[in-house]
Amino acid sequence: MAYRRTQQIEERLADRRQAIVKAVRRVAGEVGFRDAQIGMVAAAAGVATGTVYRYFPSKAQLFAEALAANSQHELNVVTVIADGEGSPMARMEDAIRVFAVRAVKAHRIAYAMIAEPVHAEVDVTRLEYRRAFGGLFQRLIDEGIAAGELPAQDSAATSACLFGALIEGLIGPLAPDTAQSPQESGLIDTIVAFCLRAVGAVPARSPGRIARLRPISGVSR
Amino acid sequence: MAYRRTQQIEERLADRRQAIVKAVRRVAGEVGFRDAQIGMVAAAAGVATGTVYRYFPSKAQLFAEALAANSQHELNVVTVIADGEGSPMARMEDAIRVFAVRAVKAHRIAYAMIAEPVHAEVDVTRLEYRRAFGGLFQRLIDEGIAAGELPAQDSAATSACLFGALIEGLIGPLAPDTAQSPQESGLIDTIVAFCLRAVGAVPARSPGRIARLRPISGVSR
DNA sequence: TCAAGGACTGAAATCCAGTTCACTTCATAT
DNA sequence: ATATGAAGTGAACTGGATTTCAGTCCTTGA
Repeated sequence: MAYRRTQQIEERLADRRQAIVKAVRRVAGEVGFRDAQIGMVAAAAGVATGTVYRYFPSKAQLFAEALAANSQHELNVVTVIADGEGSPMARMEDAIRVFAVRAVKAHRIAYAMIAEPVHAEVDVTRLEYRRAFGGLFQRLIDEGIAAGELPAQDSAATSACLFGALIEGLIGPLAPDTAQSPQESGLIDTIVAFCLRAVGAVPARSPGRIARLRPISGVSR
Repeated sequence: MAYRRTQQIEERLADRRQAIVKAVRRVAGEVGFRDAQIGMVAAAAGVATGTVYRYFPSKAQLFAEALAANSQHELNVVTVIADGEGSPMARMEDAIRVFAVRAVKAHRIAYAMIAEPVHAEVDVTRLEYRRAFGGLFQRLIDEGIAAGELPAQDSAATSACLFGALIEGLIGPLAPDTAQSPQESGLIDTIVAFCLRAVGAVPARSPGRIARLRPISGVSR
């Protein structure tokens, strides 16, 4: 025997795998999932087409993993806010605002991850995360109802609508392209206000509060 | 000369063209755009595969036309309501309710038309109609503001959110599958209430009113 | 009845992106 | 140095879908 999987090799393999996943993110952020071919991804990762298949069994699984990695990260960020301190509605406002700011900043990639047409297999993964985000908002709504901050309502249906409103307002095709200065445009304040009104919250706080929050530790990229 | 395009032929051609477009609607309503192949559409229309190409230059253009026909019809239905009589908010409630009822009734086809993955070329047409629906709601919001029924707001952003909420709540993957008895489920009332609260309307009317409206003349299928 | 010209057909050509694999390169242990 | 076996490569293969087209069928006017 003369070949051994040394520590060094092990690390290189892990790095390369990671690089390929990140390349998907990069390519999808540029041309979208629709036009992201394996060859492009491979080129972006600095490897040959065939190499991709030494790490992933199929395009669908690679893309699903890339989507999961990205969505999980975003979910973590928002979950930290949603599980934080303060009244349910204050947390919901913050959660929506954080989600919105991040989505607008990475408009194209957010669209690819959340809304762009993909293969059915990838859609399964996307659906998992959509459910997770929906569940997160649903919990906040339920807490708000329990706390007397919100009127009784079908929180499952409401949270679905809420998520849809966020998506369409922020990154859907009807959304204004405000990538350059999302904060100043007022779009986010408008959407936050829309969401809070929609669930029946009494408008109580001035907009822009989240901008003064300290950075979220442990989840930034 | 011995061949002439008689009236009879002219009509048969028009009928067949129409039949092909309708076949797309039928097939897409069953298996979705993703699995709707030209062969299937041809079979559904009762013609051979090649015949489809005597009427349409490409699959994309055929599908785009089918999508346009369907969307235009729905747009007409909702426009009649939106341009009808009554206060802006009363009309908005009716418009939303009609849109919702129809979307839930034809869940699968609605998904295909509004959200399902398609070729980029078809997406262009889809976007046009999405803008049209957005514009329709935007107008109602503007009228509501002018009439003092709604607080001032960015109606472009709000209408986008409104549309997104409708889509996600009614036909998105998070939406409950209530195809069997949409009325009884209360889903539609929930969504209507969500939308009206979201734009800042004061809840004033009892739910279910639209059910007592007389049929919309001239736009039913 | 028949010639003419367009409409229809469906098998075959074409296209296209994902996937494979024979070959090359590289890292390791002797 | 060199043998070994895995990692990397990219041109070729594949399969499934769209699109084409040579041949057939229809409708019409003489």
